[in-house]
Amino acid sequence: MNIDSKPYKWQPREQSLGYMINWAARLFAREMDDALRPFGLMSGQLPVFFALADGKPLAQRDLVQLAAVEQSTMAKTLARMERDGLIQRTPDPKDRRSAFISLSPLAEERLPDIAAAVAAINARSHAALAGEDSAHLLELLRRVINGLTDAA
Amino acid sequence: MNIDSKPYKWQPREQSLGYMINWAARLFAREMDDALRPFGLMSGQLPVFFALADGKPLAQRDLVQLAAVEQSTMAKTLARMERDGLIQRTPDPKDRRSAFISLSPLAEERLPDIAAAVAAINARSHAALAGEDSAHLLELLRRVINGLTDAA
DNA sequence: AGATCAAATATAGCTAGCCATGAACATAGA
DNA sequence: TCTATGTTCATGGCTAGCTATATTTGATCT
Repeated sequence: MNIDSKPYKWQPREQSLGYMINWAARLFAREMDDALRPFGLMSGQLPVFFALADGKPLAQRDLVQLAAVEQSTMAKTLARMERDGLIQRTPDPKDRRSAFISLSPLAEERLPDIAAAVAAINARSHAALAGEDSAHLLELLRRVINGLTDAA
Repeated sequence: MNIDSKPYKWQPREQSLGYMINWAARLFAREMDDALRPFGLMSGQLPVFFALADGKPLAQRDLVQLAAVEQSTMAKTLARMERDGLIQRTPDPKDRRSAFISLSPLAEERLPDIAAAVAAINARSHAALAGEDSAHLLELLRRVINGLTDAA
């Protein structure tokens, strides 16, 4: 037994999954923000672009699902994107609570550059990994995510 | 060549490293916040606990290093922790700009419970992975982080 | 000593998350 | 029909990040 000076030994932070994942996420977000700033958008808006890039309008509720964020988070993200002229809302005639959301012409114009910037960062991060490790990392993350979402 | 309907094909989100890492990080933070709320702290404060748990006071600058966040982020985190009575500052006699930061008695009292809560969540996330996959995941994250920090 | 540069912290202002609550509308049941 | 319940979105208030800038103090160089 060790009853001396250090009462609680935490794992060193490099061995804490939570710490490392948080760190990686912040680095990613920062890279994305840097790369996307010239085009007037930020990392939190990417899932919306992902979802609307094919031209099919979606309701806010669908975007919530796809981005896996809370409804209120998406509401604010969309408000900012609308403020910045990146999306448009057209009322749903069948349900007056809801609206169809689509990319604005401005946003569509910028899509190629945005896609290129995102691809570049993904490439950079994959470069740090050996080829098949990329797939492995994704698989491990998927398992962690499942573990954390299932057991509510 | 494919020149039809869908102008830009993004990767499906489950294959985007940025998306998956961000998602996992949010799930982790949420778990931590839920588990720590009863003890009056939140996930962003954990690195500070990590760093101060052994009783040695540190300067804010050291905590910035250890948590790998920006100075302003740490400043605000510490302000909240001080507001909530979790840390104390004692002025550095050698440098009047700086102060030594240490856990308050209240915080030290809560350390065992906090350590247990954090360990429980780590255990849960590791459970979703086969034994050595845990180490592998950490190693892959380390590589991604290096890749993103090196190439500024 | 005085001026200049560097270091430590604070502050302002923004995005992105979260939770909790409210408002408007839709739907189902009595 | 009307009432109750559920859905969709908005809003307020919080933490955690970031950038950029200011403030104070230390360190250095003439």
